[in-house]
Parts: sequence; C-alpha cells; structure tokens
Amino acid sequence: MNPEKILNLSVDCVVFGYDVNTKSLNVLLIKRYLETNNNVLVDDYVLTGYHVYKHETLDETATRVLRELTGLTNQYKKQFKAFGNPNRLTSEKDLPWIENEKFNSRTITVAYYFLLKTEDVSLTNNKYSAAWFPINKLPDLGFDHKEIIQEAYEDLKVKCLSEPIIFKLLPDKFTINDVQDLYESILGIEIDNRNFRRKLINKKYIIALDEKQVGVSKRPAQLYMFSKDIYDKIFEKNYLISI
Amino acid sequence: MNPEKILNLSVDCVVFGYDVNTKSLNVLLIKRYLETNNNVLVDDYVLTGYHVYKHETLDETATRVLRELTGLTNQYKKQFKAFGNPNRLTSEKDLPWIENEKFNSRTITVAYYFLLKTEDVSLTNNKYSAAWFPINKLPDLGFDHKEIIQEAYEDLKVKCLSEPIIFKLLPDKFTINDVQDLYESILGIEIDNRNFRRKLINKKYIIALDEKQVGVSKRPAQLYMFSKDIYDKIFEKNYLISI
DNA sequence: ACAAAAGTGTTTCATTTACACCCATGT
DNA sequence: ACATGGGTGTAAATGAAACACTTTTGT
Repeated sequence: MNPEKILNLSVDCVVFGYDVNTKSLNVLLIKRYLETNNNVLVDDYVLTGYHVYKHETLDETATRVLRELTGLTNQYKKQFKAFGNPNRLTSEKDLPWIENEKFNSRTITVAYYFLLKTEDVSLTNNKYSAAWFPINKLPDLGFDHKEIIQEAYEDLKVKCLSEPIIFKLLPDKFTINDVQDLYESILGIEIDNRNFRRKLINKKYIIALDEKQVGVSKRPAQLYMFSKDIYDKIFEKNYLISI
Repeated sequence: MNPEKILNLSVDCVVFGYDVNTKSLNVLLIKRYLETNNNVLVDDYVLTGYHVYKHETLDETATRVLRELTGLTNQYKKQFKAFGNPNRLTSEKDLPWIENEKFNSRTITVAYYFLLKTEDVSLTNNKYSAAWFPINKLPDLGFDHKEIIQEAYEDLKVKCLSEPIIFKLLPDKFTINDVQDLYESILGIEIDNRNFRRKLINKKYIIALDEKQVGVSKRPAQLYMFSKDIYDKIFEKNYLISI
C-alpha cells in the first residue's frame, strides 16, 4: 500500500547546480507535456516536487523529492518560502494538467532550494526528462514556478554573502578563481581578483592542497579545499549593524 | 455564510512589540484554557492564528489574524517559515484541545511575524485574553509554538542587522538611546553609546526633529525620526562577502 | 615563442573600536 | 545642590578598494 498523500500540500524544489566549466549557475527542471488527439495541451518545464505524505515532515518530503529525481541524498537544502496564492495553479496552461493529474487546484506548496554540483547529477535516461537551465535563460515554466525560482535565487544571493554555502556548489577541490567565478555568476557582479584572492587565502578554513589542476591547457592553478570543521570552530557571530 | 476554511492549513503569527519604557521586547500571546467537570485539561498560551480561508492568500490570512486580535492593519509582517511536522500538534496537552476545536491534527502552519509598538495595542477586555510576554520570559506554550517563536526571533535578530526594520518597533519619534536600547534588547549585547550615536546620526535618513522629550524627570533627549523615503532613495545594494 | 590564465604588492580611504568626562535638566 | 541620564572627540587599528604587471605552463 502506498503512503497517503496530503492532497492540498506539496513541496517544490529549486535545485541549483553550478557547472565549473561553463561557469553557469543552473536550475534543474523537469518536462511537462500533455497531448490529446495529437493536440499539444501543455509543453513546458516545472520544478520537481510532490505531495507531502501523511507521515512525513516537510524536510523529509524535500529529501525524498530530490532523491527520486537525482538519486542524491545529504545535499544542502533550505526551506525558503511557502506559496499559497489561491490562483497559483489556475493559469490556462495549468488547468488541463491539473485535471489530468487529479491535483487539488488549491494546493499550497512549501518551497526548498538545494545546492549541489551539476557534475554529481547524471541525467542520461532520466525518467522525468530533467534538464539543466542557466538561471538567466529559463524556459517557459508552468504554475507559479518562475516566481518560486526567482525567490529562491534572491535568497541564495543574500545568503551566500554571509554563509559559506558557496562551497556546496563547488567540487571538493577548487581553485580561488573557481570561487570568484561562482560569486560573479550568482551575484552578477565583477570582483577584483587580487583583493578577492587575498581575502580568501587568508581564511583559515581555506586550505591549500598539495595539488594542482591537471589536464588544463594552460598554467595549472593551485587547488584548495574548504574545511567546515575549522569554519565551525572559529566562527564568531558578528553583530555589525549595517542599515 | 461563512468563508470556507482549509482544514489542514493555518497561519500563526508571532507578534513582536517593543515597550520603550520597560525596554522589553515582547510577544503577544493568547490564553488557551479548557476544563471539563472542574478538571483543568489545558491552561497555557499560544500564538494567535487561524485556518486559511479558501479564497485567501497566505498574506491575507496573516493580516486578518492580526486585525482580528488587535484591530491593527498595515503593520510590518514577514512570512518566515512553514511548520509541518506530523507530530507538531500531538503532545498530551494538545490532544484534548484539538478534539474540542475539531482541528485536523495534521495541520501545516505557515508562520509570520509582525513588528509593531506595544503601545499601539489595547488589550483591555480583549476577547482572547491576550497578553504581552517578554521574549525571555515566555509562559508555558501549547503546540510547537515555542519553537515557532524561537525561529521568528532568530530571523528577527539577523534581519535587524541589515534592514531598518527596527523602526517598526519604535514610536515615530524616538531618541538615539531608544534605538540603542532596542538593539541591545533584541541582540542581547552591549553597544558603545558614543560609537552607536555617531553612526546613527550620520545616516541621512535619521532626521533630528525640532523637538525634545517632554515629561521626563531628567534632561530631555533630542527626538529623531526615520525617513523611509530617504532610505529608499539612497539605498545601495552591497555585495560585501563576509564569510 | 607565443597565448592564456595564474599569481602577486602597495597605497589610499573608510569604518570600526576603544575609551572618560562634562552637561543639561528636573527634583 | 544633587542625582540622572544625555551628550561629546580623538586616536589607533582594521578592512576594503583601486590599480598593472610578471610568472608559469602547455602547445
């Protein structure tokens, strides 16, 4: 017997992945397609999500949804907002879909975002036809998912300035320039390399490895890692008022 | 005919109020009391909250809940987290209450906090027996409301450092020391008065009025106001990475 | 030898921190 | 006159911002 769904409550997941090579911050989306008599009713993308089961916490639902799509567990996740507008699933495109899927059209969704590495996800033969899209080149999106992604992105932008979550998006071994590129991708700004470099290297929790890049057709860069242990140890709450 | 409730979805409101005189950051709570045959089953406090109506957005529910309790509208509010643990309403104290109120015991609540001035709320003859409690001296609380308040408070602590929401808790005319006292109350820290004073007075959006305190039995202090217009005009996003 | 990205130092400016006494007013 | 909280200034230290060239490597 299947677990029982809560019919008017779902979790939607904005899965962020960073591709070090293309320097692109991406969002993982799944295909939504519906036709009747060769008549295409719905053809766009949506976030991955599912109803909450009766026995589950919201966090567990989010974890399950990610695992179902990618096979991954133990990824950084954050619940960032609930969306409950009564009209959020009532656009012209959404109605046939909802009818087909027997959704409750007044469904509240609790939205999470995940941070992971694009390279950790294998999409070949993905049963949801999942695909990565650069955050700035999103396809046509169903429901209110464009808004949800936008709010996740805003939260990420703020949060990456004050917490070391950036490293969740990078490989375990990275270069200083990787970090800079990622900040530039997320924030849409340019950063001075010398200042950034000095700042980062001076952090005790940024550890230079005995290793350099291999297989690059240029001067190979020094590799570093992030030590969460050291970060936690030296973390000090800062009460700087900047209004 | 009454609007139709969504039975498994509610909004709970953490109403923060600051009392300038006692320098106390308070939370507004309502009484929860139930007895049968002179047998007290439930006697504690809870947050104010209510089910979401079918036609309402979540924000509208929160606004309605606050208005119902205090008569106030147009107060600062923020949705900060959804709570959906399947066991969140199943403690020994909560069960008789839920039975009595015909709640769905698997109710998800979307939590908001409000910031307002204690003095704006009149509690005489309040039909919910509402009362203010200092954030550090909360009474026995029902459901998971202690956790909800704690999370609201954490969010407030972070947010007041980077956004001028502190002024939502103060009267329109305040002294520099009022602001300092409030920061100290919220953050639980001590601040150097000279440094704080200089910092604040140098902000263009902190405007010295042609007025001083009246009715105080000491040297009356200069009154100031906060100009949101000027704040918005000179606001600049800051991309300082502090990890 | 050349292309391409990695890596490096110094100066200026702004902000934060530390710190102790006099002042104005009401009683 | 006195008690009470209001109000003030300076110097040192830290952190951010601006800025251009050399080095290393693979091809």
